[in-house]
Amino acid sequence: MSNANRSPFRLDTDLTVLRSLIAVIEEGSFSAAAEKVGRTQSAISLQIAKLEERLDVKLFERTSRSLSQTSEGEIFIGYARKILELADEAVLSVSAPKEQSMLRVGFAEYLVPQHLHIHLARFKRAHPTCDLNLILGGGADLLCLLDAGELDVVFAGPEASGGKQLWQEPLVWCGQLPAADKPLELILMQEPCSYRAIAISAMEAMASDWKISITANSIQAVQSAIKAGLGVSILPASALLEDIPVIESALPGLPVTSVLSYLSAQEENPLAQRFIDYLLCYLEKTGALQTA
Amino acid sequence: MSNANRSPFRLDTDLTVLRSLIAVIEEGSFSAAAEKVGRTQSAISLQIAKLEERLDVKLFERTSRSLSQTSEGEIFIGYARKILELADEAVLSVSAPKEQSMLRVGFAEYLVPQHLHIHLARFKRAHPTCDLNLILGGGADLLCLLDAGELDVVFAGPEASGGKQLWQEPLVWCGQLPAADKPLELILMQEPCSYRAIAISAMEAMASDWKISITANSIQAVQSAIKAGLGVSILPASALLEDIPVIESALPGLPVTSVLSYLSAQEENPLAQRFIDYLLCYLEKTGALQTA
DNA sequence: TAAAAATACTCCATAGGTATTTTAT
DNA sequence: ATAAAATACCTATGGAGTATTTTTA
Repeated sequence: MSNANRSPFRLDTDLTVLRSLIAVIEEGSFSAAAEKVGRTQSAISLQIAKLEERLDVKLFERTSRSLSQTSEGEIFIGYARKILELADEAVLSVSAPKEQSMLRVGFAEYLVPQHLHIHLARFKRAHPTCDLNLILGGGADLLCLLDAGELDVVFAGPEASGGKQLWQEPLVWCGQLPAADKPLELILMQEPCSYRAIAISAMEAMASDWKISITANSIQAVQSAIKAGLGVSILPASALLEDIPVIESALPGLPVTSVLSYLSAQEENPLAQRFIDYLLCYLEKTGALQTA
Repeated sequence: MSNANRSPFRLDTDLTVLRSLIAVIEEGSFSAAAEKVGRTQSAISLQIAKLEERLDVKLFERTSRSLSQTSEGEIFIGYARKILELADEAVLSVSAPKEQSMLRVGFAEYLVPQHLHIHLARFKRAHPTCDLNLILGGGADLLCLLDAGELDVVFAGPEASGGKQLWQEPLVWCGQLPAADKPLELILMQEPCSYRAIAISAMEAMASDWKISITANSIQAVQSAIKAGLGVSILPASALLEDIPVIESALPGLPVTSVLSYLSAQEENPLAQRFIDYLLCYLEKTGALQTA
């Protein structure tokens, strides 16, 4: 009946409403957000309207064609994100094992830019009894360590069999195309590298001239070379940095690549599966990647 | 139908449920919590049961006579508190004025121990465009500053007329009673102090011998003198510290005192009323004090 | 005119209330 | 014996769906 709550500064909404709100931001429209959270457009519309009424403030400036956040919207959404992060971390925490334990994780280098440190920090916070051991490196090296029993789980591209696919993402051409009469100069990781092979076979299917001008031993080295304008390369979408130009056309199409989790065959570390589930859930939520 | 959520680490509960949870902790029983949040006992019981089912973990160890948190309960409740704080701060933030502004607040000294700094920090965070000016001091001094137009709002005891009561709290005797044949030694704040007058008239109504042995100029000085065992004093309940002994009987009953807000008569600072509303709402939530 | 949000209206799931039973002290 | 939590059962609120209208680029 009365809009006036007894406590003007007390919010009593459902967390699903906050999730819808985030979805609206990330998808850019009510309809798309509805799709994402598994509701109808009218449900989202009502949720947001009710929230705006409760807060007595418009969160979005919207017409039927454009959607943008108001300044209050931006503020509130910041809080909503933090609230949901806490809520999810809370769930993680209460189901955390209490015994002292150790988890040794290997990440293929190009996964690092994905704000991985945030996920790790959160996982660690929710698992105070768990010591984390993080190894970065090339996929092949990491898989060797896994085989040697020195890692519990490895996240990497499709370098070997036995992995469980976590998500897919496109490979893209990026960098600086050469002048018309010059050969295409490739910047690639050193062997063994699955993307290297993909790049080479794509080149071989192409008419024009090309050569490998730089072979680097780390993804950072590749990225710097690209940024320096020294040639073109292929990167998974998530390894693109701000100032790396994407080459939209003029080069052969590339397959979709995927990120997989590889578990140790010998020892069963229950935390490993837990970490996988957690990451999967969280990455899915960011909407940055489509899940398999 | 299925208990298994699609996302194992995603919590989709209503914030009211978290408020009930906190109430259960603070009140120590489901029934009392129900009273506090304005629901029935069975509603609380169901809310908690559902939450426990969702988390797949017991939050309370409970029989019909005793209630205690499990270790998981303690963890989860920590998150619940943080979530609610964020939610309430979010509401505060979106309604915050955007213009640059200044709020000058005076607090009577004995209010300081009440974790006031936390409320101030939060209010400041939610009002980035607002500069806070905080003055501590005796109630009478602060009210002078208010009259002089140098403060926008003062929080103090019933020192003057024109205040709006925010909450009440009991006055209590505390300190060290003297040996049977010695006079009672009073530790009091210097004039003007409303509690000083109350103490003296209480003494006058009593048969036994007494004297004022210490007059201090700050609440900290009074507290130290009490802790040093130098005599007895009266304090509002919220100014009691850990190691100050309360004197339960043997001394005259004391009236209830109250904390009031005093607004500047000259200038209307809209932030002042807002700050009052905010504090009121938040202090109410802690359950530490009963509201007027 | 087309794509998206708002609205109208209906329905049903479920949160909450009442009444009762169970449990532990 | 009593105080509190759990349970059973019922009711009603309000959230979500379907269908439609409105809006604006």
